[in-house]
Formats: sequence, C-alpha cells, structure tokens
Amino acid sequence: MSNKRSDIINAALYLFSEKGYAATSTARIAQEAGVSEGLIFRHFKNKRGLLEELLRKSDEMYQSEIQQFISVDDPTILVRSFIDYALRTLQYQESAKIWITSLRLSQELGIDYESRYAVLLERLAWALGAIGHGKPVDVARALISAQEGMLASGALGDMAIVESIASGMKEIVLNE
Amino acid sequence: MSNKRSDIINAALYLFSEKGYAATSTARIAQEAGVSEGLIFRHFKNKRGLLEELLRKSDEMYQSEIQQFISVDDPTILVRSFIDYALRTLQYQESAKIWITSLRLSQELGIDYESRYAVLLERLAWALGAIGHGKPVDVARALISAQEGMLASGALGDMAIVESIASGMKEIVLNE
Amino acid sequence: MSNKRSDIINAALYLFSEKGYAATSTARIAQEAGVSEGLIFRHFKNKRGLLEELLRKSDEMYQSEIQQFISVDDPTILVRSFIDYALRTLQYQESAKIWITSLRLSQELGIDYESRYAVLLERLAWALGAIGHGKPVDVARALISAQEGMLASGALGDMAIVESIASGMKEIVLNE
Amino acid sequence: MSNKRSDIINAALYLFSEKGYAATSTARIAQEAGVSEGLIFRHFKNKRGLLEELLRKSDEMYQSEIQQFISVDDPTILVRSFIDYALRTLQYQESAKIWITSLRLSQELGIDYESRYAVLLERLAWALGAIGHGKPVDVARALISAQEGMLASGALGDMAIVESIASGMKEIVLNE
DNA sequence: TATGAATGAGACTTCATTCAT
DNA sequence: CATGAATGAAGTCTCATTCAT
Repeated sequence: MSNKRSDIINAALYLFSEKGYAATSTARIAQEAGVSEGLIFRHFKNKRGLLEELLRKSDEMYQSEIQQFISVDDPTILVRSFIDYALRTLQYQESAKIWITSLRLSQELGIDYESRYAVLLERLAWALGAIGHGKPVDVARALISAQEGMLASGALGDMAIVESIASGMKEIVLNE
Repeated sequence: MSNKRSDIINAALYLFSEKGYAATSTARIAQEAGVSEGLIFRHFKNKRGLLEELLRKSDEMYQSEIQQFISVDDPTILVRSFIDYALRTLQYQESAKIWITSLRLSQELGIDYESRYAVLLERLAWALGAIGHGKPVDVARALISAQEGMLASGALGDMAIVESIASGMKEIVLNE
Repeated sequence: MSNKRSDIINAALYLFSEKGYAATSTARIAQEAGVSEGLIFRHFKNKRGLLEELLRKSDEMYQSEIQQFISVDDPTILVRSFIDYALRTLQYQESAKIWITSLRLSQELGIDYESRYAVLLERLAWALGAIGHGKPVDVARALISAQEGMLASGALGDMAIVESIASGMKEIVLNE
Repeated sequence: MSNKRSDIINAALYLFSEKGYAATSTARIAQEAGVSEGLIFRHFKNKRGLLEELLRKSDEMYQSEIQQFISVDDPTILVRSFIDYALRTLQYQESAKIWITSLRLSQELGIDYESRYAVLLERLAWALGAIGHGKPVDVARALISAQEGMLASGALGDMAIVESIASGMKEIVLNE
C-alpha cells in the first residue's frame, strides 16, 4: 500500500536537515524518495505545503516525546531528564534529525517556534523553583536556550561538544 | 573612493540575515545596494565569495568586540559583561545583525564556527573557575550555547524572551 | 442511468466558455463535474475527444434551433427572427453559452465553422433577395458576420451593446 | 544593437495569432525570436506582461491607422474607406495580423476591447447619419460588429468570404 | 462504470554568471 | 570601475494521460 506520501516527508526531512529548505530542490526530494516530482505537488500542493506538514508532524512527535519527563514528580529528576533527553536523542542520529531540523527550519523561515515550548517551560520552571532556584522561569528559558545551542552543535556532528554542554548544564542547575 | 564594495556587503548582510543565503538572489542584493548585478561578480568573483568575505569581516568584528570584556580581571565582572554584551548588542538592532547572521549562515552552510569561540571559551572558563564553579569549561560551553539560543530569539525580534534568558543566565552562574 | 457523462460535457462547456480550451485543465473539468479525472478519459479518450463531442452536440443543437425561423415563409419575418434569435438567446445566458463557446472554440482551434452556416445562409439570402436587397448572398454573410460580433460582445456580458447592434441590423436591412 | 526586445514581440504576435495565448509556450516564442527563454522574462517580467505590451502596441498602431479615414469629410467616402480598410489590411497578411490577433486575445482573456472603438464609433455614426440612416449609432455598431466577424474569417484565411462580407456591407449601407 | 494515485513531459520562471561596452 | 543585456541550467509547478483497483 501507498507509503509514498511518507517517503516524501522522510526524504524532505533528511534533505532539509542536510542543506536547509531553500537549498533543497523538489527534484532532489523526489529522487531521494523514489517518486516522481509531480507527486510531491499532488500530495502537498506546494514545496511550502510539504514543509508545513513536516513541521506539524515534528511538533506532534516532540509533544509526545516530552511527555516522558514532563510528568515526573521529583524536580531534580525532571530537570536531569530534560537535559539527558537531548543528549540521548542526539546519540541516535535519525530520530534526532526531525527535532534539530524543525528548529532550524523555523529559524530559516521566521516561523514561530516559542509556542512549542509552552508546556515544557511551565514544568521546567516549576522544577527549578522546587530545587531552590530564584527566577525559575528565566532559568528555565536559559536552559531551553542552551539546549537549542546544543542541538545546533549536534547537527554539526560534534558529540564531544554536546556532552560538554550537557555536563555544564547539570553542573550549574543541579550541582552535579 | 568607491564604497560600492561595502554597499554590497552591507546589502548582503541585511538580506542574508532576513532570508538566509540560499533564498537571497544576487539580483536582490544588487538592487538593495543600488549597484548593477555584474559588479558583485567583479568584486567577489561569485556569490559564495561574497559570503566568505562577509563571514571573514564578521569574525574580525566579533574578535575585536569581545576584547572589551575578555581582558577584564575580575571574574564576576567578566562573566556579567559576557552576558550583557549580547543583550546590549541585540538592543541596537543593526550592529547585532552581523553577529546573528554569521551564526545562522555558518549553520546553514555547515561552516565551522567553533573556532571563533576559542579565546572566549578559555577566558570564560577561567572566570567561572575563579568564581568557584566546577567543570568550568563545560559550564562555559553551556553559557555560550545559551547565548546562541538567545541570539536566535533576538533574530526573531522577541526582546522580552532575550531579557528573560539573560536574567536566567545571571541567576545560575552569578547568583544575582 | 449514468448522467456523469453529460455532467462532464456541461462542465467542459462552462469552463471552455469562461477560459478557452487550452486554458482549461481536465482536473478543473472533473472538479466542476464532480467526477474523477480518470472518468473523462474513459468516456472521451482524451481532452480533444471531449471537445469534439461538445462541438458535435453544439452543432446539432444549433441546427435544430434555427429550424424555428428557417422555414418561415414571410421573408421579412424570417430576417427579423434571425436577428431576434441571437438577442433572445443571449438574454437567457445559459442556453446561449453553447453557441458563443463553439464559435470561439472553432476560432481558437482553427476548426471549420463555415459549413455550419450553409443552410442558414441559403435561406437568409433568399429572404433578403425577396425583400429587395441586391447581392443577397453578400448581405446575408454580412449579417451573419455582424451577428458573430454581437455574440462576442454578449460573451463579455454587455447587453446594451448587443441590443444596439441588433437594432442597427434591423435598421439597415429591414428599415425598421 | 539590441532589437531582441522587438524580436520577441514579433515572435509572440505571430505565434499568439496562430495558436492563441494559452497554447503558445514561452519556449516556442524564444525559439522563434532566436533568443534565450530567460530574456523574455527579463524584458517583460511575465508571459502576461509580454501580452499586455503587445496589446498596448497594437492599440497604438490601430489608433494611428484609423486616422486615415476618420478625418475624411465626405461621409460616403468615410464609410467606404472604413469597409475597405479591413479588406485591404487583410490582403497584406503581416500587417493585418496584429489587428486580428489583438481582437482574439482580448476575447480569449476577457480584456476590454470596446474602448478602442470610441473614436471610430463616433465618426462612423456621424457619417451614417449624414448619409441618411436612422439610428446611426446602432448602425455604426452593427458595421463594426460585422467587420469583426470579417476579421475572424480573414484570420482563417478565407479571402472569398471576406470580400463577400465587405460587398454585403457596402450594399446595405451605401447601396452600391 | 468509476476512482484516485502516479507519472513524464513540458510549462513558466528565477538564478548565478558572463561579456561587450 | 561599472553597467545591463544576455544566457543556460535549474527550479517550482501544471498537465494530460495511464493504470491498478
């Protein structure tokens, strides 16, 4: 049965993450997906439409993935899980790509990304406050921000730096 | 003397920062700079050459700007200056653009960016160690990483978030 | 019984008349007809086949419609009926479309259209001669020609002009 | 020196008149004009822009051509000149094409065409009134309408019909 | 009969780059 | 140094048509 639709999405995800949106041609996506170029437009109307579908999917996956640690009761464990999550994700290249890519694409295209963090931010702030940090919302934002930088480094393939950043984050917020 | 050359660089800087490298046409750059398209190729050989010149310039400016706080003797002041620097820079839009842009372009094109941080990383690590933080290199990297995320937010124009991140960074590393 | 076939013809008629043959896609026809695109090719082999069927139908309708006045015995009434026919037809938009459209399509595609007028031309010439006009065949052709221009105006929706033309035609050939 | 711009216009004029606007590709126009396809878009922005330029030019030519007989003082000569003009024009194919074509293109694209006739209509009505016709404006419109039909026949290359129509027009309005 | 996924050719258009002036 | 006309390759997208179901 037809999984050509998702073949296209996967190919686009891969190529966008390698080269960015503007530098990836629909011909290349079709080739990578093993379909005709026309099919892309039949399924997604536009190159832009394909991107939006991809971003929508990525957001869904992200929201479902952060459930893992967002509902943890122990604040220390919650924060540690948050930091480790990105670390772990980055070690299994393929599953990480969608996250990194959607971050970058949002930047490249000026799409709002902040809203994606709403739930995470709230829980993280709660945990940081419970641990004893002042200005927990600000600290939570700083952490998320650091993690984004970490993802960017990860995208460039430098795992040593990624681990160093994670270690630094734990040091300052968890003292470990 | 001919300032058309720098007009081109400035136009490219502006447009690359708005749209990214691949999505900016040389025709658009020429129009923005008020010169003929051909002149770009006379001065920079090709579009990539223009980009490289721009990145080179940006690195020079960056290195000269961080001199301000890199040579500070008091570790606390040094760290605070580092954090405030991005904050201040972002408040004066134009001068910040070059920094944000070169960060983004490096990511878009997979150019090494890490080396730019070499000196900064060393001094920041020293200061953090002096303040009493463990694993000072890791923490320094986490800080730089957070600042990159902050710049990305700044690029999207959301100063409230930028300030929140800066505040969070100060809270965790300076306890203020 | 299946009226999807005629749904397709009607949709094509409508769209060809709005946009012309070349500018109308089979996808659009299918959508307008509420059928799948494939069905068009099952019924008509290809787009051109659909057009030819449409033109064939239109000619049949035309021939049957002009029977109304072609068999009239009084030459003055015959000529007046001819002029009024187009006028009346244009006032009931829908039924006029097929006539205008086939005229236009014939032009767009360089299809012979003259033969359609054979019978009409003969009767009209007879009537004009009977009324007392010299060169009755030439005058008949001029009249038919004027009526075609009238239809073109009608297609653009300008009924005031249509009525003016009809009035002018009556003035010169019927003196009324 | 560069007459490539007008080469493109001429090629487009020729091809649009043969096939219509929608059925003529820009690649074909470029080939016919002996230029690269890209040049069309450099000069006219759009295929549509090319069409509009062509229509603008055609209108200018038309207005300047009808000066010949529009300023004639003798009403009979004026009307005869009007009828003969189309006849003569059609006999010299090339110069006629632009007129016929713009008529057809206006119809194909639903562009206003009526305004082009404003001056002509006024003078023709005056002449017809002076000759003694009632409802001179209506008759003038009928004449113009007949001439349009004539042009359409001429476009299909049937000069015998064209001459017959012209003869019929003279018979009814000039009695000759 | 009817659908809808799929395709390949070709449509319009943009682009980086060259070159005569 | 500077322009602007010109190009060829490539880009996004549309289209008529086919075919398995």
